[in-house]
Amino acid sequence: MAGVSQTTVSLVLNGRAEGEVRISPETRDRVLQVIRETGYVADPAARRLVERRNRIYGVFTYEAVFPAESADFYHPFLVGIEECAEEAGCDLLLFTSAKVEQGERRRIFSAESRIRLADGCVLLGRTIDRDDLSRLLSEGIPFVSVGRRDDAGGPVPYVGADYPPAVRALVGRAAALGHRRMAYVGSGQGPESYADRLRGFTEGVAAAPGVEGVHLTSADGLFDAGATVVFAEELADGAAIAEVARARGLDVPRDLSIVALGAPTRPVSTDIDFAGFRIPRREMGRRAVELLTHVLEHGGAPQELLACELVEGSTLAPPAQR
Amino acid sequence: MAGVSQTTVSLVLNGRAEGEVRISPETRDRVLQVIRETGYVADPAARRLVERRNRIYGVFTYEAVFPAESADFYHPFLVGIEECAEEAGCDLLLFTSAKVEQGERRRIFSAESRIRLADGCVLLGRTIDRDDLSRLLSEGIPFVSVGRRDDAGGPVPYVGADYPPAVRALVGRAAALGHRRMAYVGSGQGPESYADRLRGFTEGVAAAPGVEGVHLTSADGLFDAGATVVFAEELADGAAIAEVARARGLDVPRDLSIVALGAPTRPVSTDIDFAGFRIPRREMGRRAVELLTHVLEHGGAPQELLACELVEGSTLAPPAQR
DNA sequence: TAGCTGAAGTAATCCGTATTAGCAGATTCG
DNA sequence: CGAATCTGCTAATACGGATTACTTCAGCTA
Repeated sequence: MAGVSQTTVSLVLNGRAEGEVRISPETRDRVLQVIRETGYVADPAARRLVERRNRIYGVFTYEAVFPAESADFYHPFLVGIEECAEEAGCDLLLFTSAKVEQGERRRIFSAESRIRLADGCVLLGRTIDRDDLSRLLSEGIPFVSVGRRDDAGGPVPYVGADYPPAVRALVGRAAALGHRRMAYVGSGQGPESYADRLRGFTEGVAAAPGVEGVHLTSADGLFDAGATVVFAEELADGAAIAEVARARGLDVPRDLSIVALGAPTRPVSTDIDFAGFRIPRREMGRRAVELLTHVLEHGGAPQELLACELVEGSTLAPPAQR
Repeated sequence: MAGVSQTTVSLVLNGRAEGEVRISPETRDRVLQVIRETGYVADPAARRLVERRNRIYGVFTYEAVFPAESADFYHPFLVGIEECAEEAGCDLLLFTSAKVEQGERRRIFSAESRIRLADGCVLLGRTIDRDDLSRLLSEGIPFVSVGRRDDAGGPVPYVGADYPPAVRALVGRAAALGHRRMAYVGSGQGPESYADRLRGFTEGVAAAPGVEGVHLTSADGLFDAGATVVFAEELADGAAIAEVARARGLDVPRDLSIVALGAPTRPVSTDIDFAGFRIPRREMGRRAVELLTHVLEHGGAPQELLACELVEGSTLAPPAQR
């Protein structure tokens, strides 16, 4: 349509006409005009084949992104990811095709995996398969995880929430209010985020003179433990504990303080305004895309932790007088 | 590694060795063995290049998809779209790069439009630019609109909600309860969905003997119109009317019945359980993807309307006795 | 006028896969 | 015994775009 060769179109399309290669302004404008009229776009697969960038960032989640159950969890991350992708002029590819058998979760590397269609990939999820991670690393696929991940045959690029200092600070607050016996309820293992919270708790207790800490994997023995404040690994745990406490005639926070280490911004089946912290999810999403761009350009495995802002809430108060 | 040509590997990999093309079992096993050992996977980009299909479906919205303001509106559609794309083995491309100047809305055909990256496209939005639609049609870009659209230089493929029968049925219900003077509040034009609702109202009134209908573009003159039931074009309108009615000392539904023709499933700033109908958004999303697949394979411009389920609610009752 | 230079653009090649036509050797047919 | 058929495999090519080496032509120099 512009009366030029495929080569020329390619050169114009990629702005190479300004540098070493010479294309006259007239020709260039003619080509650009036709491109504009037709909305021509280079085929991403072909481009990809020649090993160049697509301006497509993939987003991988093990579960569906949109359904209501997980929506509240993923949503803030996606807002940030979308914002930043928009600024970077990139499109987002949701790997919805990565399904396997009914009932199974998605896998990054299925036989039909199209992860390589994207320039790079943002990984989202509470836990991410270790094998998947190490394979991503060993195959050199650019990616950034949202959420800290332990090494998987090498350092994993991530942007996570910095739980330990936040939890330590909360333990410190509780100590300052006079609490001397504190409980952590939750597994403290599995996802890195749980381990980080427990670690923060342990460190916080160790740093507070005269404070005793106990780790319970479930709320069962909680009320026999004599704790005046409980740190719940998840907001849901906190809600459950509050429920039981009330059933036993205990007042929160007069008789028992509760600190929720989950995501207080999330609307759960409780309207208690828990003390805790805010996970900067939107910022994490944004930063993940920024880091991905960086990885694509310079390589490496950047790791960043973003601070969690403490939330005052109404469930942390001085312990009742004996 | 297996001592065979690339062709043979391809044939074995795709199971073509059983049919027309012949590969000896020994050779085949040898190749499979090497594939197993190396974890070889065909490059999806190259594969797509040959297939001339990327298995990417685009999702275009005029506003950002994820931000909280629009989330409630788009979310159910996206659930359906994602579900169905997953079943179809396709990835979703969100046109996040279609940004223009700050403050402006996205455009399908910007100078930088990347719509052709996708095999086809699902369009989402209350209103869609007529020029965009007719250009999509004239350029033969496969797409399906979520929401009915008037012709734009040709029939537009869509899956919409079937408002007229739903509104007619609601008018019928009101008539059966004894209402004789009914008002429709809303523009009745602009988006096709508004026009369809007003049309349903008009038809419903015409079909109900002894019933008078009046169309008001705003709620201003409502209380002078003498209507005992009001059909609000949007849920928000309904909420506003209820507010004003209460301020005037009117009881809903004793003194005034209100039917909301919007989306009662949406959590708005009201907790009134309006009478109205449920827009089958999730199903619309699903069906849109199914239709898009159909369009890609067979062409055409399928048009479908899905029924809205009536919602009883608590705002429609017999009119007060004079 | 031969020789050189720079500007503008293009033919040829490659990326990794799927597909098709075809080839060499063995077997069967007439 | 030559021709046809079958068997098992591969060379060549297409897909769409990026890159590189090269061609062509005009203008300039000595």
